[in-house]
Amino acid sequence: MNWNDIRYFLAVARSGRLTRAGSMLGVDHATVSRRIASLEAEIGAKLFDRSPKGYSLTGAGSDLVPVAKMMESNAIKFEATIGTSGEKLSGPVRIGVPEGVAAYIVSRAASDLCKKYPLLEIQLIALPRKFSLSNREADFVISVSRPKTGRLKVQKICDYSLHLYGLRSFVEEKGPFTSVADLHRVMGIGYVPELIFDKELDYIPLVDPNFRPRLSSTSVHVQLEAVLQGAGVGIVHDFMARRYDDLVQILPQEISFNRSFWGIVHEDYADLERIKVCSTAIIECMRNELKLTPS
Amino acid sequence: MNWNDIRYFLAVARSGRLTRAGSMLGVDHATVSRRIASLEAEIGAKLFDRSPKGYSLTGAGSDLVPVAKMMESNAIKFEATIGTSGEKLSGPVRIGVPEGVAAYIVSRAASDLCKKYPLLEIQLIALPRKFSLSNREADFVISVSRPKTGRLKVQKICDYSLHLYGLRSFVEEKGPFTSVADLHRVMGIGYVPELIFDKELDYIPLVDPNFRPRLSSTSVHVQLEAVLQGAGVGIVHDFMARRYDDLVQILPQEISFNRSFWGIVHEDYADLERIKVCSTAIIECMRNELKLTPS
DNA sequence: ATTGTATTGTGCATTTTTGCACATTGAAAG
DNA sequence: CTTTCAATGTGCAAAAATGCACAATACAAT
Repeated sequence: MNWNDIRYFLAVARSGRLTRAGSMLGVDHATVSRRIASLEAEIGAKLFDRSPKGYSLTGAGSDLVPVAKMMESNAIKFEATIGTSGEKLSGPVRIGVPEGVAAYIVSRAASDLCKKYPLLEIQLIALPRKFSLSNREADFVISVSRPKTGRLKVQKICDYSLHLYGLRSFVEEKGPFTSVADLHRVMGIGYVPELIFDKELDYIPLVDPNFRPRLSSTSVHVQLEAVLQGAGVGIVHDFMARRYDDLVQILPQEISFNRSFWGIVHEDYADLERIKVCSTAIIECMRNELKLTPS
Repeated sequence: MNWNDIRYFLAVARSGRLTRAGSMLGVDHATVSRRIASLEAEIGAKLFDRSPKGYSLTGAGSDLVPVAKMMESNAIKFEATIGTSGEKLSGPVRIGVPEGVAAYIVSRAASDLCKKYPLLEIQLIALPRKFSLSNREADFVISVSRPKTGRLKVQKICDYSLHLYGLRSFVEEKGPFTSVADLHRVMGIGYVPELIFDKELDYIPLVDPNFRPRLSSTSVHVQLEAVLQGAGVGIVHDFMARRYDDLVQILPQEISFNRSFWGIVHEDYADLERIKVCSTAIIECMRNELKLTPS
């Protein structure tokens, strides 16, 4: 199969139009049309329904979008692979970090740091609970709420946003969603209400106190996976959702959350070189990835 | 960039010869030659050293192989994707499940169940701890160790295996590994030793009591991400690793773990239809995915 | 009802890619 | 040392892909 066809497929899936897909890819819309036709012929399935309004994904087409997205993600990675150099820093650093940002953003920074400093040890504690710095439960904590008092050095890292997402095909099938009341037509995906450890993460009552997620998990990976599988709609971090452009926002004017990440270290250890280097690198990485600055 | 070029790149990287790569892909060796040249020109890096003996990867080329492999894996997945149907079952089901299997296997079963039974609610509690069924902390638990006593219905779901993995390029660069002692040359990635909740997951002392992971996390997602980024080597569930064919096993004869998943329900609730249906479906899904039967 | 806009689809010319055939090179075998 | 084999690289013709221009259709605006 022509791997480029997957690229064309994805562009059309995202944009819903040959003309826009062509623009996105820098080719004529006719080319896109032929590539899609060729792909459909080759795999023996109709991926889009055509109309003068544009191209809309069929069920079969929707099923293919997640993998196409992964392919694109890997293609982007292919185009960015370089090396760095190493210095000396050593010892363990324990970092308390929310689960989603741990896997999607901080893990990269941690890996880079470990490569750069061969004697460094990093422990990412991605548990859904708060950490006591005075008890040295962690050396550096990334939190979604600003800590109250304590001999802590606190800085706001950046804002991040969340929206209600659904798989494009799912939204097109179940939509349109013009008000929050429409959401009762579909399944909600979210945190297990009784097990939410920080009220900053308790989004759903803010949307609709009567809305209860039917598929819930303590793990944002599981929540995301469920949304990606078109099981329903869920509040997803935008920085996670952007890896999957077949996720579309639903009612973005009505349902939009901004939260902040806070970096916290204990005053007594703030000047430890390895804690300083690690926290700085991770904060920078987060800011770069989230493309936001402290307000 | 031409995504097909990545395919040609990978074929040459694997085979070491244009002629063999051509055969693998069903094209002329001249085509492969031109595609590689085109790719190198586009990215501005020499990926292969040429000789009458064939093509051998440069450092830059080696760095690209893992992502190319992931793209191939994506393409294979793209070519295989299908759908299912629905019935009536309702109420909440809380399932305690280990994190890795939660995201990689059980989330799919849970999504499918929620689609099939529109009135069903599933909560996947993917926390690194044990659950009390008598306290109704969960309705169904998937455990990595067989529970001792209690009014429980226990069944072995399946075996699963883990091996020590590294990214292919990483292993080729840092290898060969001929004994466990060789592992001290590279960084270990694993669980945070003090926070392991089930001794069945404490793999590393079984490998080498003196080996300590330098990058550790409570989250297997983070561990996996770090291995995938070529930060070091880590014990990975084979069912996770197989999504990434550029992960290779290291010392598979010496370092190989078999563990089992156990399904546990409370005797009093075992006959509840929704618990029965859910546990059955999830167990079947796990067995299918893991392709193993109880011994 | 008419006009304008934006979409998809297609014929044909142009451009790009690929296959074929052959030259060159290096290493192995005799 | 010579011959054979297998590799890479390249010119040219053939095939395939793409761009351009235009037709057809549906819908929005007037």
